[in-house]
Amino acid sequence: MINYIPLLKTVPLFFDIEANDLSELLNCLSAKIKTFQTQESIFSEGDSAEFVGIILSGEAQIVMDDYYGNRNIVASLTVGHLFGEAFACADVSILPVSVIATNETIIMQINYKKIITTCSNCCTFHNKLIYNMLRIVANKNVMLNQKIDVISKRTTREKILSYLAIQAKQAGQNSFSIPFNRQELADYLFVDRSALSNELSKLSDKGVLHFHKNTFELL
Amino acid sequence: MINYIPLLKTVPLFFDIEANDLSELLNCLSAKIKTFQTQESIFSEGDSAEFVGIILSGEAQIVMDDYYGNRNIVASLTVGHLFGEAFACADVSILPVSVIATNETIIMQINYKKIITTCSNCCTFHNKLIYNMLRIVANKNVMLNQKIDVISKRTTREKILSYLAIQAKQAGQNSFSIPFNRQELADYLFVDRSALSNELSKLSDKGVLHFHKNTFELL
DNA sequence: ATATATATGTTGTATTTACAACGAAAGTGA
DNA sequence: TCACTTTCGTTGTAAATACAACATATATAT
Repeated sequence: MINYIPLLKTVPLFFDIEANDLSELLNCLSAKIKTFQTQESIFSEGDSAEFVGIILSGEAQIVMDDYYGNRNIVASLTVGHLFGEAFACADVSILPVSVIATNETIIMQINYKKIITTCSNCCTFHNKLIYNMLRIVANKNVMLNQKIDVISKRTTREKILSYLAIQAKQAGQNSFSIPFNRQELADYLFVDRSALSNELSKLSDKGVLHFHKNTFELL
Repeated sequence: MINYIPLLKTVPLFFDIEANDLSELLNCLSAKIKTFQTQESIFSEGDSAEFVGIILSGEAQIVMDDYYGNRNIVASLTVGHLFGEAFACADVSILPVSVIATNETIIMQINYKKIITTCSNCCTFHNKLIYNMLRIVANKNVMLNQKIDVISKRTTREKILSYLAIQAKQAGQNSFSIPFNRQELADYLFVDRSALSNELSKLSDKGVLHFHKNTFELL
């Protein structure tokens, strides 16, 4: 656990909490560390929504499958990312999504009730944790709105350009990499992969953008 | 202000706070009451994201306009609803959306900093407010995920059925009303209104559902 | 009651997409 | 190196959509 303190200090959930206090706090929260192999379920749809997780190493994806078996990538998770917090904080008892490890992945698992229930030892931290959690959930909220803004576009072309424009803005330059391969980008945009490739080719032909693998340049 | 205490007691932001304390708390928060006419902007895109609002009477919509002028209805707001909280709680300084009154509407406006900054008078309430806010933001988060789940469907038919299935589940029965007219439903689902009407007619012909105005019945 | 405005349903067409099938390219492991 | 797998681009076709234009129905005001 101690080994992860430097990483955990960078996690937004523990923002403004000193490294010295963090170790004690983790004990107080009964934080557990678990390891998962590639494709293994960290959380499964239908599980009780009482835990939040933090990626300590590896990668994972939050996915939602519909009736027809189409897998919808809700988000990609990398080191330091928090997941499950929205459902734990909301009036939701059962998880409607799964979290799947895409590599060998180590996570820290915390029971949400431990976060919001003050205790005799370290209750001074709890309010700070709740406040941090609020910022985190609100930021995810904003990101979800942003995603809705992207996928609300009617055509594949508009979705692509809308998504890439946001990525370029976040990168601060016209050349940038995205965290998806073609299939994952297609899933994120809710379009067909081949149609996506097709449209990317057309955009490249028209000189609107250049791309190579997952690196793009808007012109 | 006093007149609205009974209503405010039912607002989730003030959950678990006694009516007696509420009046004092509102003073402490420097809550302001404002009135807007139909189509008037309560918040405008580009405004500073420092306020949260509560609908005291009337109706409003959170809308987002894209480059092409397409207006996207992010949400409909009725009495008791809170708005602006996600942006106020997140690391967002400027509002990316507008809030428009769809009727004569009275709102209560609170500076978010007043909520999270403890004061000498009523700081015992602040932690409770933050905790309530967390639940609210997390619930909105879940709703946004739900909306993404609906609009991620590839065809208008699937979007309609997905949306109506959720509404039926929330209503607890197969017959229910929705808070949208055709155009608003089309905007929510990000499809063409006439295509929506067309598809609804087909579904009705096939005996999948019945509808009259904004009342639907799944068969 | 009548005129007017608003909301909703219908139809045809051009555009766009999903889907399937295939081939090329790049990566992986023996 | 070679076989094998995964990823990506391309093409054709059937299906679905957006859009426009119009018809019908409902609501509202005078």
